[in-house]
Amino acid sequence: MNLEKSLQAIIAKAIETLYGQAVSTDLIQISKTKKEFEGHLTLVVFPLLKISRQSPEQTAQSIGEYLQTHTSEVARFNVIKGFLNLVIAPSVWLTEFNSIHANENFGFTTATEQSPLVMIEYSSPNTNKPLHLGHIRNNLLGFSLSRILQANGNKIVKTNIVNDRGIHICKSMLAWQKWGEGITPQSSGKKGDHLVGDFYVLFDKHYKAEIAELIAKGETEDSAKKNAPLILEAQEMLRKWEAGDAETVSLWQTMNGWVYDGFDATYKAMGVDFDKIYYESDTYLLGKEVVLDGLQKGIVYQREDGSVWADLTANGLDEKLLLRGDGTSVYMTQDIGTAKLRFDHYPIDKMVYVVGNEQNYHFQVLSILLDRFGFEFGKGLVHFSYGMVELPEGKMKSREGTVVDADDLMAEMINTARETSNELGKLDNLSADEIASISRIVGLGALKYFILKVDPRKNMTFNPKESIDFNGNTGPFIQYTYARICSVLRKANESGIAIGSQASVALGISGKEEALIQLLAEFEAVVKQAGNEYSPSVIANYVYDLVKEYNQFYHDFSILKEEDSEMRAFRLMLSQNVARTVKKGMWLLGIDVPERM
RNA sequence: GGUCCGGUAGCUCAGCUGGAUAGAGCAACAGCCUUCUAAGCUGUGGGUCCCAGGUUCGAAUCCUGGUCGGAUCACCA
Repeated sequence: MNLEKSLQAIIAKAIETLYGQAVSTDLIQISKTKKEFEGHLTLVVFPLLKISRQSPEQTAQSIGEYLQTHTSEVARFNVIKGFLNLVIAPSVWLTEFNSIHANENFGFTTATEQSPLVMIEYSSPNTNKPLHLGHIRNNLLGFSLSRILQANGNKIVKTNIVNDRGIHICKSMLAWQKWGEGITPQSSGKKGDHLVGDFYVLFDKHYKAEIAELIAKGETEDSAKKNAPLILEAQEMLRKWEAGDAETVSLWQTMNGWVYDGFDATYKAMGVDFDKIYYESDTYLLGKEVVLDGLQKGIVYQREDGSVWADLTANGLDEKLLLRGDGTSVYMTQDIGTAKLRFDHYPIDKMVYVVGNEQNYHFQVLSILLDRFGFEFGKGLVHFSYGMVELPEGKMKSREGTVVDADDLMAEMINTARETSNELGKLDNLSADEIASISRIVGLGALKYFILKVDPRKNMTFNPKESIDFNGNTGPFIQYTYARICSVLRKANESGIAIGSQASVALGISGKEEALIQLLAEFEAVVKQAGNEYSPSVIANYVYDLVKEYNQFYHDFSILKEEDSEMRAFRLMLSQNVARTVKKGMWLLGIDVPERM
């Protein structure tokens, strides 16, 4: 906040005058005054005692008196222990407010030609299963992060790397050939990704049965897993795919097509999108070239069996396999290839990977390897690492059928939103289209906010019951406040009541209004902080604070019935700016706000 | 075992570049709808900030050690 900075300079000057000694600004600690005390900003004087050579109270008193008499910004002050609470003059708040009001874009920085280009990778699904709750956290974080970085003046490319090849895809394909030939999404009425996921599960079921059979015949578990006929067939299918066998490739294309249609529907429902999608089938061979090149240059080494390794012991890590004995790629190799391809396509200044914290080690290694292979961006890559989503009963386990499906969950949230709205009579007199739109906005808002308000680094518990609660610190509470402001502004408009365009300094405003302006002014700093820390939760918690403060204000005053027309215009103007900031904050989270609900 | 991350109210979470009496929401209880949307507002109760040391005028916050929980250390992705 600008006010804090200028106050810092003013105080520095005051101290120099009072004690004849210059101070560095980091000794001048200014924070927001706690609610139970009078004042807006508080100076902590303890660090200044060495200079003042007085008691904390005396020091605070002297500085306070100086500020009150020599500056126009400070109207009053009070001293409690070593804390100097400053009451900022109303005129300062009104000036601040007018400048925020005049700048529609307040808090956001628009990218220019020279702005850094940030590529952000998120989602990154496998094409053998539908998206689940874990993907939801990933997608929401990635999308919100892209908007936060955009608002901080970066050029953004959102990207997705689809893991469309490998043994897991072959399992689904094989199961379909064996037990589902002829079944399509159209014929079964199932979403493509769910249909393919079902065949993956079916494969697993039969595979497990074969293993059990082999163990019963006396084989060890390890050998049974390796020698079950189904897994051998799947491996054979992978070999055929890699060899370019026409029939296999064709089936692969068909089934992946089904899955992409399904994913597209899910992404669209979730409200996320991508600028560029990469497929591992296009990049997995590229990494091999980079690694072989590195082998010639002596960056990596080859073992007797032909496998290629990187020695990372100098970095305090282990040795890492990059190419198998048969020359094929592993996960790490693919990521190297994908990185190369991306940097060939775009002049990327910074690469951000939104990937779960179970892959912290992988990205630590990737950063070192990219750097060694001569890619400048390697050192600076950001692994945006987030925690797992757990259920109240514990982790999601596909074996136990506790995986929460993304499509189901979103549908359920929207349904509950509709039912709850209906019970409250919110949907009376609305068209079917409006009902559908509001239910969708509120249901998804609840889900998104519930997930985004939590610090990304932490594991979180997803309680379906609580997420559907629309009271308290929730998305719908914020949306509700927004809708109510819209309603007030609508009514003002209908009855020809003027909304202010410039707050007059002659107004006698109260602490409630000052508190709101102070919060509005913080938005700029909050957006910056969210960008620095890569954290949507900073935005979420800020918007909640703002809305909570506004609700108290809303209940204290009957805005439309205010008789003083100037005050009424000012309060409407303030409401308008709160709505604008809420909307911007929610936009950064990727959450829509309804104009009525 | 090595490395990384976490432990704050009954529950879900803020606060963590050191600052005042540690905050919200949920749940419980008590009030507020002839007044702009009660999905709201007001109040009450609820704490060994995992433990122990250290640094400091001052520690939930920083450091060290311990403890509990999670992740990871694959010729899986």
